[in-house]
Amino acid sequence: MLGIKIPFKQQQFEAREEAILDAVNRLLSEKGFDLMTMDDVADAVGVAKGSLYKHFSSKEKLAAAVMIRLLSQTLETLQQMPADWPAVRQLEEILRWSLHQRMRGGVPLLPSTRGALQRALMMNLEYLALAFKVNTKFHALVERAKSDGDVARDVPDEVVVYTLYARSCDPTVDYLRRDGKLSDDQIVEAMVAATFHGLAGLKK
Amino acid sequence: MLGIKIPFKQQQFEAREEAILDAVNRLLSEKGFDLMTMDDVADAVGVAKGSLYKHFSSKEKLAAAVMIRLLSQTLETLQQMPADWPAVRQLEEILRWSLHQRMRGGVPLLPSTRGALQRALMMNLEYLALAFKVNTKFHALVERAKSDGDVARDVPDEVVVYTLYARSCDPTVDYLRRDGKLSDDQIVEAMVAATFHGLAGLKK
DNA sequence: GTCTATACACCGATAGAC
DNA sequence: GTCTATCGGTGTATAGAC
Repeated sequence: MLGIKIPFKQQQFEAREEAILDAVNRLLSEKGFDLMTMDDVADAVGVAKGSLYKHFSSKEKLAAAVMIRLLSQTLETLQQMPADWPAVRQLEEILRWSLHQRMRGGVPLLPSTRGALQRALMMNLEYLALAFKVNTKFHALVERAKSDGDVARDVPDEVVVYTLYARSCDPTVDYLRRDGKLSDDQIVEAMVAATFHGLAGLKK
Repeated sequence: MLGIKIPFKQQQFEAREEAILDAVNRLLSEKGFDLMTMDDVADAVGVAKGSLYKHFSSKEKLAAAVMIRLLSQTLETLQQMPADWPAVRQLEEILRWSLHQRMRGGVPLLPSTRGALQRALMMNLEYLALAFKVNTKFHALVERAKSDGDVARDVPDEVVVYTLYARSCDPTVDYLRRDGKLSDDQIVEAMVAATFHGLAGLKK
């Protein structure tokens, strides 16, 4: 504590950046990129709109920073997974984790494969590098799960990985929540079960 | 043919409305509601922007008309399903149908449960009535499929129905298409299989 | 009804005082 | 760096001539 000197101004600066990212994260999960305005962000954080641009030079950069933070957390969660767990268990657990994140307003809504944001992300090297790492880790797990016999061999790897990505922003969650018949935990378990064992269930 | 008299002007009018709806359908499936502009629509149809408002009084009305047409087609497809097929077969077939529609650019991207469009749809009686009919039909099929033992009893009915809705606008389709490793038909079959039998497959 | 032209609001980004 | 004020551009919707 005493040996390291961090300027107070810098601490304040970084704390404000975190606050901005938190606000953007929540807004992105509620309204999505297109409907979120810089005025929304400024109001949520409690700073002037102009001040935002001293931290992030564009709306796309701001969203990219949030996506990078989310990918970092995902990678960290993947790496902290107990290595002795079966691969399919690890896949289930990462889906469970991302769905819980979603429930807490922590998963930005992706505007499909089109739009200005996706183009900006594809030109962001930090984002691409992280996405590649996460993707590699996922594919390795799928490979192992298949050789364990826990994931069907006739389902292409890409289908498995993309499906897991897609479940974390599946509108089914919103519909079920609006219904109000199931608790958040029940929704998560239903989604995990449906993803891995299908609507037909295990009985066949 | 001879007994009924339909004014030429009216035919022309209705033909143009169909052309407008086709264009909007395609644009909605490509860009989604928020990113689609009335200029896009006008350009695609080949009429002036102002003329659009003689047919549909707002952008929301325009999108609602497309959604209603899609729901009508869905209901029709449901009703034309061979009654002697097992319920689960009918559910699979309707998912297959809607995914093929999606491939042809026929499924608008819904902006989740929020946004101006959803609010407008919830105040559109024609839309609500159709949605209710489709929903009722779906729930009846799920009930039958469960008593046949083809859908797991411990999966709540709402989860089944919402999941089927969500699959028709699942971003997984976009990702797989961008990859280019699977044909459109293979993507549809992979999605159907994953939805009903899960990533783990049938072997357990 | 279809066109051109425009009103009105909103948004991303910037300028300039402090 | 933070604020207020504003620019430039775009989008929905409308007005008015034909």
